Amino acid sequence: MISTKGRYALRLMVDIATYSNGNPVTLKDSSARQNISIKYLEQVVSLLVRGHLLISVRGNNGGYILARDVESYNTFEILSVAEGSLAPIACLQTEVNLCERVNECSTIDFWKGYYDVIKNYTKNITLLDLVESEKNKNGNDYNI
Amino acid sequence: MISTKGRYALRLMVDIATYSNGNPVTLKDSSARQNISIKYLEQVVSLLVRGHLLISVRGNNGGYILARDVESYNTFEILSVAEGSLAPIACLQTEVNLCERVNECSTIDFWKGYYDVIKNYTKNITLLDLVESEKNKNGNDYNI
DNA sequence: GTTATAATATATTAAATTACTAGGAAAAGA
DNA sequence: TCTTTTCCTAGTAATTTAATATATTATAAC
Repeated sequence: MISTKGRYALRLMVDIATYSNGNPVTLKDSSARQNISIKYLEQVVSLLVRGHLLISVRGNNGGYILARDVESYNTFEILSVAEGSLAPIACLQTEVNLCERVNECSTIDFWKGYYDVIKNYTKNITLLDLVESEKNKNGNDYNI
Repeated sequence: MISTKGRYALRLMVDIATYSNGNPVTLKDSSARQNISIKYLEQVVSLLVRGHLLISVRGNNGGYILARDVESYNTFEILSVAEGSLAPIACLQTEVNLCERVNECSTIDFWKGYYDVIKNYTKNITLLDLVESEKNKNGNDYNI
């Protein structure tokens, strides 16, 4: 199961991408729109800043802006940064498999394939795709 | 992340399918082969029995046997029974989405697709596939 | 320069989950 | 009856989750 960190991170990225227009978006605004407490969002957003997905602007009129173009983000990197990893089992979290049972493990290939379909799916869906989806749900009234 | 319940359940099913030959397989034997404590395996196996994936035989010479043919099990049902659900978010655990935000949720379609690729992958891999993989790793010496 | 705003950092916490272990009861064949 | 094996319930230490609380730092606007 994906935790609130991953789910909120995704919604926050969509929110910032949707309501930014180049200006910093405050957590106060995102918090109100997304119905998530500011204090908890602060923790989620700090993961995204440390992961270089967002840039923070301190002080008055500050907030957060995307570090890159909307279409360059895929959902794999956003969820990986927020969750730590999307790997289904611990053995697959590192590039090299450090498990000592790896050579006798009959299920490791199954789990690799499992991770592969998740990677393939999430890497092919961009933040832009989610923003489009958000706009459709809102009936574009966010933009008027 | 898949918990030990799911991982152990998969290994136990493979173990029983591999070493049964129609006779009940004891947890004592599976425990020794898989390096998992009997006491913990008891809890995992009870999920599989209640989920009708295994049949238990009590008393002396007892143990566990598959409830159906090896090739009829897919990894989706085994993991779902052991883990409770493979859904990435709570909203997708029930057939009907009970979330009150579902109509304004911009990420629900993303998560549905996420669950779909997992379902599609796991439903197409059978217990027989894993048993074959187990046999290959062992070099068939289990069978001599 | 003061003030308001907003990010940053650290600490705390209640509740739930995870991964076990422990002890005994019930069934059934030898 | 004895041994083996499943079945059931309870307990527990450690970790994680999903927050809240408090204080500090940076900066734009007045």
